[in-house]
Amino acid sequence: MHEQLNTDQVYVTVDILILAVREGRLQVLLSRRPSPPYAGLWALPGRFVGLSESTEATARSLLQEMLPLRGAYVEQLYTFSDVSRDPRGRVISVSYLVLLSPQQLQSALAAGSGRLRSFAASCAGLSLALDGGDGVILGEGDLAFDHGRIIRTGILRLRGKIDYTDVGFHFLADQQAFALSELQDVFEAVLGKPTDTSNFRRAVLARYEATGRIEQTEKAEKRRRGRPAALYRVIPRDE
Amino acid sequence: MHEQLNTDQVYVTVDILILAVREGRLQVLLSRRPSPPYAGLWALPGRFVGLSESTEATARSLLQEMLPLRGAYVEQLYTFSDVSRDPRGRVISVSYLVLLSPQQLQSALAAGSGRLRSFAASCAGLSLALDGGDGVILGEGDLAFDHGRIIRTGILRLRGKIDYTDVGFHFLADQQAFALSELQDVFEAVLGKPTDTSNFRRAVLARYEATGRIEQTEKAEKRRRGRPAALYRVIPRDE
DNA sequence: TCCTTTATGGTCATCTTGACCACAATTAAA
DNA sequence: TTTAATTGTGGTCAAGATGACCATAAAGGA
Repeated sequence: MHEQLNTDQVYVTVDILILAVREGRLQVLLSRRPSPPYAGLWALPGRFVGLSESTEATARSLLQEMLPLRGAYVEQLYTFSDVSRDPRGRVISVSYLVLLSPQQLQSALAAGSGRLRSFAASCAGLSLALDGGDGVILGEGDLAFDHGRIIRTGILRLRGKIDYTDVGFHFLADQQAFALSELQDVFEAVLGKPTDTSNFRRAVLARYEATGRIEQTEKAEKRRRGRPAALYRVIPRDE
Repeated sequence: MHEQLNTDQVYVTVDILILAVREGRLQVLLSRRPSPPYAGLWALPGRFVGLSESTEATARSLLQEMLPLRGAYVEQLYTFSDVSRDPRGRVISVSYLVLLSPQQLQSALAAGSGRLRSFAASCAGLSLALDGGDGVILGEGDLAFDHGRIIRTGILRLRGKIDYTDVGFHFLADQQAFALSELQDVFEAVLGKPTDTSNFRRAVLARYEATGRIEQTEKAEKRRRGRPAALYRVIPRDE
C-alpha cells in the first residue's frame, strides 16, 4: 500500500520506542526490516497514521498488536522531520515512548514473529552502543532511518525525568509487589550509574511513601540469597 | 491554495507560540484570522509544511517573515493530532516555542499588519485566561483551533524548565547588559509568583556566574529611581 | 533634609544530599 | 555447626541548598 509514495505530499508515521529493564540493562524492542528501504537492518515498530486516528491512537493500536495488554505507559517523544530521513519520500515521524516491565517485553517477543528481537542498549555517556542480549553488538549504522537518534532522544528524556516523576514504576511488573532493590535496579539501568543503596531508599521513601504513592505490604520476599526484603506496592491513581 | 483540503490525505502544519515578557506579564503573539475557519478569532502564526523543508525550517522561516532577526530561541513543543482539530480536514500540527525579548516582540508587532496584536497571558494556576494588554480579555473560546491548548502546553513547558536551564536569558534583550532585577521580572512573570529578591540573586549567581554563564560588566545602570544596579552580560556559548 | 525606592549583602534555622558505618537476617561454604 | 558472604535496613555526620528575614547602600523626590 505504501511501498510507493507520491512525491507531492507529506506522509506521517508513528514510531514507538519500547523500553524495558532486563538483566540490569535498558533494552529496546527492535524488529528486522523485511524489505527495502534498509532491508535487514533493525528498526523501531512503526506505521503510517490513518486518516481517522490521532497519532497517539496509532501508537496505542500498534502497541496493542504486539501485546494483548492494556494500560501501558505511552508518552509522545518528539517529531522527526528531516527531509531526507526516509528515502521513499517525504515522511514525518511522530515518535512515542513506551515503558514495559520485563514480563511484558517478554510476551511481546514471544508473540512477535522471528523478525522481532530485543537488544540491550547500554548507553554510557551519550554514545549509542547497542549491546545485544545474545552477544550481538549494534552500532548506529545497523539501525534503519534515523532510529538511532530516536532511541537516544528517548533515553535522554527518560533519564531527565525519572527522578522527579513516577515513570520508573512502569518498568516494574504491573500490580505486583516489589522490593526497593528492584526499583533501584531500574534507576541504575536507566541512569547508567550505581547509586548508594541507603540514600536511594531514603529518597524513594521520602518522595513516594510520604506522598502516598507506594505503601508497604505485609509480605516479605524470599527469592534471593541475603536477608529478605520488605515488599511495596504502587497505589494506583484514579484520574 | 489550501482553502480546500483533500479528504484522503494527512496534512502537516507548523504553529509557533511566540512568548515574551512585557510589563511584568507573559505575552503571546496572536493574529486575527481573516477567513474561515474561525474567522475573526485569534490564532497562533502557522503555515503548512513544505515538501522540502523540515518542520523546524518551516518554523524558522515563518518567524523570519515576522522578524528581520536571526538566532531567536526555537524549540519544538509538541505535536497535536486530534482528528477533528481542524474542520478543513485532517491536519496535524507540530508546534514550536519561540522566546523573544520585549524589543523583538515590539518589532514583530510593528512589522505585522493590523491583524497582528499581542495579548498578555496571565496564567495563574492552569486556567488559560488571556488578559489583554489593552484591556481585552481572551478566553479559551476566543482562540481558533486547539491553540488554547498549545499555549497552555508551552507555558507549562517553560515553567518546568526555566529554573534548571538557560531559557530565561532569551527573554532579555540580545547582546545587552541586564540587571538582575530584570531577570527576576522574567522569572516572576513566567512562574506567576513573586520571589524573594535576595534569595533569587544568590541562586542566580551561584548557578550562572559560578559556571561562567554570565559575568558582571563595569557599568551600572541609571535608568530607574533607586540605587543603580550592577549590570551583567550573558556569555555566548559556541556550540 | 528626610523619605521612598531599588540594590546588595548578610544571618539563621531548616531541609536535602552524599559519603559512610553498623547491624540484621538470610544462604552458602568450611 | 560454625563462619563467611550476601542482601536489606537503619542511622550518623558534614557539606550544601533553601526559605524567611533583616540591615545597609545608593540613588531620586518631596
